[in-house]
Amino acid sequence: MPNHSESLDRVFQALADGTRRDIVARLVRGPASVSQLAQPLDMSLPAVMQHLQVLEACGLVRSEKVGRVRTCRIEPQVLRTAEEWIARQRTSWEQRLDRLDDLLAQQPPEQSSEQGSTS
Amino acid sequence: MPNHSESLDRVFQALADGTRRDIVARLVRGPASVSQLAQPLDMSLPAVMQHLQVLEACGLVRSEKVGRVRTCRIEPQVLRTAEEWIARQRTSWEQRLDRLDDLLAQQPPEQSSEQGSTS
DNA sequence: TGGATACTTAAGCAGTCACTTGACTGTCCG
DNA sequence: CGGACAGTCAAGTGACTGCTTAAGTATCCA
Repeated sequence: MPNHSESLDRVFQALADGTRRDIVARLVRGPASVSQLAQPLDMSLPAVMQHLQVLEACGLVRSEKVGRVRTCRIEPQVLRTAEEWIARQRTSWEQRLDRLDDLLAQQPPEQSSEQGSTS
Repeated sequence: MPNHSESLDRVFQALADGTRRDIVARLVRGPASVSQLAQPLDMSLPAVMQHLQVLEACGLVRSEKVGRVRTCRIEPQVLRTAEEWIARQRTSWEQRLDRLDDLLAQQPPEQSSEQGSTS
């Protein structure tokens, strides 16, 4: 059970900021330079750079410098790993509900005594 | 573009911690008391309580106290909103790729001049 | 060459986070 | 009653965040 994953920590942490989600949402529709990314954002350039560093550190964004322009693009696999962790939890919960429904359908006369330990 | 959503901030922030992901993963397979949740975790009870407060504050977990026992359970809708934000970005990216493929297939002889502004 | 352009680095700062310990409040049960 | 149990409150601490300003460094172009 690798819930203590440095990598998931970093991805969710990166997504936990509206500015960084803005940047991701922008890059999803095509690559952009640092100043193109900064333009709609209400903060200094260095601040934007720091957000980009967070996004690059977790692998959500890759960038490449040509001449004096750094061009950034998203790296959707990492987005997917985060999505998959959530999906795994959700489906796990749905499966549990299904099993519970089955049990209740089969054994009508019984006092509700749930509580964990489905291990 | 509601990327600046307090609520998404809080959910992703909550998921950005391995201990809290452990708790979610545990609750996904059934409700549990605070001390049941704390038992496998290598930290003080108050620390676990604080993690639970974060999870409750963002709506990922709901809890109810009966007698001296507080029972916690997950609230999967919130999990879903986070999943959906990511999915939206990913599918948006995939659609862009498809459009790009179509263009390249139709116009073979052309210099690559991408760069944003698909607005 | 020399001035814009496009980042980059560094330092600093207020605020938040993830814990801790210690003291306390209720509840259950013998 | 009285002690164990389950949880809670409060204060403190060291590390990390998200920003800022000021001062660079590299291109590019007229």
